[in-house]
Amino acid sequence: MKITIKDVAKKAGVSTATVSLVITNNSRISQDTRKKVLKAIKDLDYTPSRSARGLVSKKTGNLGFILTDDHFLRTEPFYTRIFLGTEFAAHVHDFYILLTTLPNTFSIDDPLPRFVREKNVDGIIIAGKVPTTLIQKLEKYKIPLVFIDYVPPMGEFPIVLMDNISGGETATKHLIDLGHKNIAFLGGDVQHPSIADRLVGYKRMLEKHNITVSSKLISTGSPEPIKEEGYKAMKSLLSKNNNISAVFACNDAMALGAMQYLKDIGIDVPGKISIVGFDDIESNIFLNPPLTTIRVPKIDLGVEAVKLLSERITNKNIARKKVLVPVELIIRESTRKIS
Amino acid sequence: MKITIKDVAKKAGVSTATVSLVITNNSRISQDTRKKVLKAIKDLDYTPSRSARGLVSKKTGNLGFILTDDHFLRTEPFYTRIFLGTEFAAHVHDFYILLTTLPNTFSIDDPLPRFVREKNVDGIIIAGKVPTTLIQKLEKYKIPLVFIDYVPPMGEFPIVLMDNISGGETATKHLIDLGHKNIAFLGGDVQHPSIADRLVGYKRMLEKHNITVSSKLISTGSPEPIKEEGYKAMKSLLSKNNNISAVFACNDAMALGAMQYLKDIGIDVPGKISIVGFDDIESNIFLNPPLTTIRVPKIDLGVEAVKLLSERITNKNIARKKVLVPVELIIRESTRKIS
DNA sequence: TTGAAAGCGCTAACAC
DNA sequence: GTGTTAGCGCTTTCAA
Repeated sequence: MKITIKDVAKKAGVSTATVSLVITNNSRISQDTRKKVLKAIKDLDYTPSRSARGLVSKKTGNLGFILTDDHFLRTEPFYTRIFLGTEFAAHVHDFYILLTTLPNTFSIDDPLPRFVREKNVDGIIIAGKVPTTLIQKLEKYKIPLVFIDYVPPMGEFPIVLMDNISGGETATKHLIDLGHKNIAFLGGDVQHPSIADRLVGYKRMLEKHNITVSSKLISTGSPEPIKEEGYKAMKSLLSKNNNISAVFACNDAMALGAMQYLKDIGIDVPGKISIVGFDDIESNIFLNPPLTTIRVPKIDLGVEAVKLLSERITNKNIARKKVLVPVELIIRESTRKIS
Repeated sequence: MKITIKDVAKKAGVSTATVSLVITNNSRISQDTRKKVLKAIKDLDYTPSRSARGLVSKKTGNLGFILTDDHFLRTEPFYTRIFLGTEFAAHVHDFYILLTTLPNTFSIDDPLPRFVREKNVDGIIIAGKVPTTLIQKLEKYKIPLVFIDYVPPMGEFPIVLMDNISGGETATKHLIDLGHKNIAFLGGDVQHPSIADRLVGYKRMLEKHNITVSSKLISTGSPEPIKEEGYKAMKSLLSKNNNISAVFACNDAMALGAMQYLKDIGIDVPGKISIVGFDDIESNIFLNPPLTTIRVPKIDLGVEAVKLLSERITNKNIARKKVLVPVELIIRESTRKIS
């Protein structure tokens, strides 16, 4: 019933070693034997067993994907989209993805993910912020690591990030192009690198257009970039400025909160104030008005990570260490030209 | 560096066979030796290699997940949510999920998914409709199969379905309880078992309340249950009936289309007509008004499938063949009480 | 360019 | 109750 390498060898009239060499594309096989073997493989419909290969070659054909529980479970499917991106790319690169989640409380005494302990992955993708202890433990395993949307505080790892600075620039430029000058920045905690970079982009673009960057127009006090904080921050911003005509929110959630506040106090969007968000969460198009935003290609983040990791695994010495995935301005109805 | 079963055996002063027996929880090991071995395992931080176990035991610890390209890629994350559910449950049952997608055009000559050929999964979950040829080829492999949201035309496989009939009943009952009597059914092709069952539930509940089932109130002509068809169907339904006070749409997409049409011709929802959908797609809450619907717990579908498959794999003779996942009425603002 | 043979780390008969 | 041993199916020196 089950076909093994022996059957192929017998049928092709060669040794199993030769068959193996053909399978692994070794160059020291003559065209003739290669053909013979290939034919036998095809005739018998043979595929080498993963377990057997893995046992001897130390290559499993699997990639691990690690993220924290709360990232996996949160409603907005940001990280699960990234994961889907890796699944997508894995198919192309002939890998399978093993997913695991771990608690935020991971301590140095906790066991590593099972796929690590069982030596069942050739490399690992880590998405979003994870406990530093995890990275420390993982480092000892000498297993290739790639990070997505998180810059680990130590080590020299390949990283896949979205281009936050350029996104901040694009969003701001869009507002400037529409004639806005009094553009507020609605941010969260600037300790978060993404938010800091978006702010950098905002400032750069203003300066480039000789618009004075005013700290009164910049809100960075919110502890978390969530809707409720966007609501509060918009309120506070408006109390300090009476001439804001546009807002660049550091993410869609905060943009949503800001829009809510403006609606509550009767300020029309985009009639009176234009708003740009960042992320392009799924619900944006159902908003009223639909939100203009910077789209983060989550799928691409996952795809790039698999590419990077795949390079690392098959080819030890590669230059690429950091991939910046471009973002894209999506113009909807929350922004408007002014005179 | 790397710890093997030999190291554990040496440290515990027993043979590797004994260690293996302890690992597999074999009962014919004395408490004493078990303890000794367990301690050695812990001290050395040993975990058996997946590949080695797989090679000899024929158990990989992996489950395959198959769905078609278009199901994987479609915007509404129905099947990807199911997949996420299997990932979730896999963690609990100590499995990993290997995902693969395949084209709708799968023919008998196409190769089976790689994880099947490489003998890298212990069982397979198939979500949504797949080509019959696939099932036929898979059957020969004697590998446990579980279907989600699809009843294969042949074979005797365990299946996980949502409870469409009961959902249809619940939706209809909700409208009846609200005082409605002229309730239309907005359906797609009744060849689709889900739609047929929802219609069955609708009819049953009407009959139970002695409301005559009128074919004029039932639309089943739409080829696909999509928004555009909902729009058309609503239009046609209204042209034949002038006293419809409520609509049960066979899914949210069609409900959306219907709402759009009603908005276009100035009929208020729920003021004039109440609407119930089915599925609970993510965008429902952003609708105006938010849609009352029957929620299909996608995650649960995946979870149940893993449970079923896990039972099959570990324990050959089990009774459960069909799991009906309950659905739930989510009341929002598209339905209203009438006098 | 090919083959013989060792062995990857584990499990499962079968002895003892 | 525990140990011995023979592989599982493959890759990889090393010889030829």
